[in-house]
Amino acid sequence: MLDATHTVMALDRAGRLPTTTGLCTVAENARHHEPRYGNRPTMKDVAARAGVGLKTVSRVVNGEPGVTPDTERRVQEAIEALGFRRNDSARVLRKGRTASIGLVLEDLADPFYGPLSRAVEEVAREHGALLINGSSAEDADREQELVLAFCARRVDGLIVIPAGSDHRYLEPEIKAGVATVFVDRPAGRIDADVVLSDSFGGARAGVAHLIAQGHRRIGFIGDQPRIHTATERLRGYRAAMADADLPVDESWVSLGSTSPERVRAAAESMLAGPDAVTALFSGNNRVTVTAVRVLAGRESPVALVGFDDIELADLLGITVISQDAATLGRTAAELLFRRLDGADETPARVELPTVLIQRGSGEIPPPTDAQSADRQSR
Amino acid sequence: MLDATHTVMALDRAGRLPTTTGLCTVAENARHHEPRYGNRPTMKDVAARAGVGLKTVSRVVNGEPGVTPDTERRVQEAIEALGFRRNDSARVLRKGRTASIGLVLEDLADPFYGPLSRAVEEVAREHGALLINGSSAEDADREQELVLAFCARRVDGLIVIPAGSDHRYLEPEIKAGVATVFVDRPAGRIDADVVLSDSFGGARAGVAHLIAQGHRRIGFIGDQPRIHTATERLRGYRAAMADADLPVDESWVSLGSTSPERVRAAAESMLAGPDAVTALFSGNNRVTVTAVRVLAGRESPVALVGFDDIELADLLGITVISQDAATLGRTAAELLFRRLDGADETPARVELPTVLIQRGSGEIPPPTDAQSADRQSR
DNA sequence: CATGCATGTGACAACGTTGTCCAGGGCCTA
DNA sequence: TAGGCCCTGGACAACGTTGTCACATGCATG
Repeated sequence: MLDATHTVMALDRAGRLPTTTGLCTVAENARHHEPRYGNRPTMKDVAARAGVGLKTVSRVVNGEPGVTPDTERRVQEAIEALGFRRNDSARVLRKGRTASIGLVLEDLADPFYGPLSRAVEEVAREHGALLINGSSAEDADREQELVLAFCARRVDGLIVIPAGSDHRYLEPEIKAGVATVFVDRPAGRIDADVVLSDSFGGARAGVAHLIAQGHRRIGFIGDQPRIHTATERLRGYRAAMADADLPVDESWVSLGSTSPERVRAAAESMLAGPDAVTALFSGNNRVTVTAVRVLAGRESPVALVGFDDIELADLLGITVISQDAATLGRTAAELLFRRLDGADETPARVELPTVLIQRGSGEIPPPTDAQSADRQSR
Repeated sequence: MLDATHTVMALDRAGRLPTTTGLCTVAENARHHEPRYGNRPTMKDVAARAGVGLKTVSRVVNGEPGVTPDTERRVQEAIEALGFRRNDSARVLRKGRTASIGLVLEDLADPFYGPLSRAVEEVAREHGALLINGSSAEDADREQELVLAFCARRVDGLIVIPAGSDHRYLEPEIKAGVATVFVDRPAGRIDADVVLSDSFGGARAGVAHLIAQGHRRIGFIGDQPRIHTATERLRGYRAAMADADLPVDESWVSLGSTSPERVRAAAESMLAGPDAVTALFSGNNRVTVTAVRVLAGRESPVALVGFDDIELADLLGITVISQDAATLGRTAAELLFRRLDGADETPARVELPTVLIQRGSGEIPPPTDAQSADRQSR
């Protein structure tokens, strides 16, 4: 049973910009000296119970030397009895390090980011740090809000998958010592560490693969043009086409939202008419999923290569350019902790290779007259 | 360029149990009064620069009333000029609330948990709280370590997908006021809020569906028996079989690791011999993925119903019992914040329904002699 | 003109921890 | 026995913020 007189303390919107005005809950706490943390015991309480000094408790809790076994035992017993747990908030305030890092990504529900976040967490764990997550939902304002909230918590470091294109707001933070690494996309208008996949090279290789199968009319469906990876992959597409001296009809290229509706419309438009494309290159995992659904409903086979691997893509025979989200995350986190450990070189740019995985959909040749006839005869 | 005199401060393993001894980095910080947070300005600095009192700065930063527009402007300018950002560590210490919650789950890289975590984050955001994530890797010790680390940070609340089966270690924390909600599996040996999917009912319905197609020999492959959902789903399987007066041969039931090797071996063993099962029920998304791969390699079709939906399952025609991870997370988070807002009822148990989604694999009938003959003639 | 009151502002203590410094006691050596 | 050392333990300040309270104003009221 809980205490019915419990004072409800509304959580305030923490971590807002210092410029925030208004919206302050009045009389958040009417009583003088409201017991905090539900009246948790402090080191002082432990010290009193054990009959020792405050600092001695601190020494025991932190395993510092200079405490006799007997004293330590008494302190331990008091800790047990009171259910004491060190308040890391106070510790952080005193020590100046929070042993936590912040990760801002687009959407944790996207299967690309789960493994990335997990990899970051794993490295953080190795360094004794906790991970605070935030999803920007591809919204620059929300990204900034999250980043600054993390900074207000005084995270030791930040890993950011940028949604916005201007990160100058981070300059004072970086100057103040917050290590920052960008992942998947470079920072905008500031010079900072970044870990990327080779979007350009991957897309170029994927499209070249389609060309090698004999395709000459290839469609490209990608994410919104303000996203760095989207334009890089498009650049790779154009490079591959140029390498093979193939013209690009602008109706074959479509950048925009990755919503199923938009992608479906784009794909169907490219696949219609006499000049229809015979192959598709999809710019990320979201696009690929919809593209596969569209192609599954068609009579004649259409080749497809997708950027990003997808679960069960092997069973569906989807050829992909695979990038390793976990490696991306691990690399970024390791770079971050190197910075935190004092490596202060000039900003690094790490680019990870991609791999073409052939599973069938990318090896479908363009239809020939003979094949068309064959199909029609069935 | 590396600054050779830079003091490297090793991050210590924060949030360890207070019983931790030894392993203390000596002389972590040799200098007296090492500047902290990279010498960030404080409210005191802002006050000095603006020529006002400390408290006035606090008032401006927090949008409290009682500041003349002129004073506010001077303070704002000083804040801008110094790049001041409120230190929420200190704020937390003073206010006693951290506006953050901790989420301990099994593995963020699992596509089941990504959406769950995102849903929790979204609710937290609505309440102005940040989310700290931790993956237990299905290890009870690691779960406890994470939970206690979160408690040391004084998170306001905890959402836990338990790996362990004894959560009495949480009793002092809960008593001290940390709101706690368990998700996906109930807590062990303590009475606490819990949000579950109807594993029993879902599995029962899925197996009943297979029985309705005419199957009489049905295999069940599930997760490790110490996991609550695994045994609940097995119970549902047995109930459905019993409902139809069908015997269960114990060789048709296999609980254990969800590693592809183990699942593959289990499936192949059930599918071999004269008494082979004609249908499989897979106990979670990991099992289903491997089961689909096994079945894809077989000549004769075998029916399959899986617990949990999977991306692209529609294209592969996989019939599933779907549970909504996001709803699970959202429900748990909302319950948590109701508790934080003072709702102090007895522990709640919420059970969310599951949905059978027919896509083909679950509607495959058992082979008849005629069908077998037909297949062999091809 | 004295009083009351509202309003803006700042001094101060406290939150719980850790770093520094000093004191007392035991033991060894000269 | 005096002097030095090491070992253990505790007093105290500081980290940066916020809640409380008191002090000045200025204005309206008696």
